[in-house]
Amino acid sequence: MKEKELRRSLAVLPIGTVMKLTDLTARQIRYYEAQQLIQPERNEGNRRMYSLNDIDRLLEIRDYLAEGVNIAGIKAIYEQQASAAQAKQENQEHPLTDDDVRRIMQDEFLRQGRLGQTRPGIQQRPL
Amino acid sequence: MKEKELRRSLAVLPIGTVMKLTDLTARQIRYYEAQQLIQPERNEGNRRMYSLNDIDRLLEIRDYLAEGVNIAGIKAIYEQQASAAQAKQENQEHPLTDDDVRRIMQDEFLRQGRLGQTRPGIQQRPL
DNA sequence: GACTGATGTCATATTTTCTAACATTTGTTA
DNA sequence: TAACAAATGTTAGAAAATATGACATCAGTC
Repeated sequence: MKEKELRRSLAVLPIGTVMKLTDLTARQIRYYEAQQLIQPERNEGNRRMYSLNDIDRLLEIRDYLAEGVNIAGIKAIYEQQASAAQAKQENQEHPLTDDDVRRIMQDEFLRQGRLGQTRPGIQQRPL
Repeated sequence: MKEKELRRSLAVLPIGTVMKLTDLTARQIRYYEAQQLIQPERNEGNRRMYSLNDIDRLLEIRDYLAEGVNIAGIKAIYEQQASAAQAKQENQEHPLTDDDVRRIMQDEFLRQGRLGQTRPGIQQRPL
């Protein structure tokens, strides 16, 4: 599946194509980028280039918005997914080092200090 | 597999992307089109738009040329493939009518008259 | 009623692509 | 060898697509 993943993440589509495939306006697409929901690449001439994965994500965003989820909410969902995925990967590739543990605990403390509670998306793996 | 075919034939890529994916110049890509080796679509603004199938074909063309096959040869190959595919489809969808038989026989005669022999690609199905 | 989030619209600049013409290169043929 | 054709390069000028930034709108919230 490595090959397919690579293809799906190749930035090959200009914004005009993305508009048609997603039924979003250029304004919307750029706004979602400004809100950090997507990070399209740029070509040598500074034009945004999108991958099939970007298309999927934009369709998702569109659906979330239609459901009434606001952009902050969507962002939170993606951040949660990202941290979960990262945790999974770290877990698979190498067992946690002492440094990892220290860093994770520090992160948790900082988060609690700021928000008053742990968010559901943060993976609380048993150490 | 219908869905995948559709996706692969969607014209979504501008020529700049195609250049990168195929390592061909715009000049070459347009020339092959002029020689009728590919038929990209055009968007509303008259810009050429290519599908993944177009990419595959361009890579094939590149390989044929590298092997020493000239454009006329490549064209012959594709025409042969097209007629074979068409014959197959016609064969599946409806058995040959008398008219089909007459037309096919006439085609064969014409070809022999011009070339002196039947080309290997022409499907000689038993009637 | 003021504010904010999401989007529309417009102006201006830059990049990309188009067509058409002429140039170059290489292999073939009279 | 000169001439020719096939494939590609290069250039010019026009049109289309995209970028950014500003201001406008509109709906929902405090």
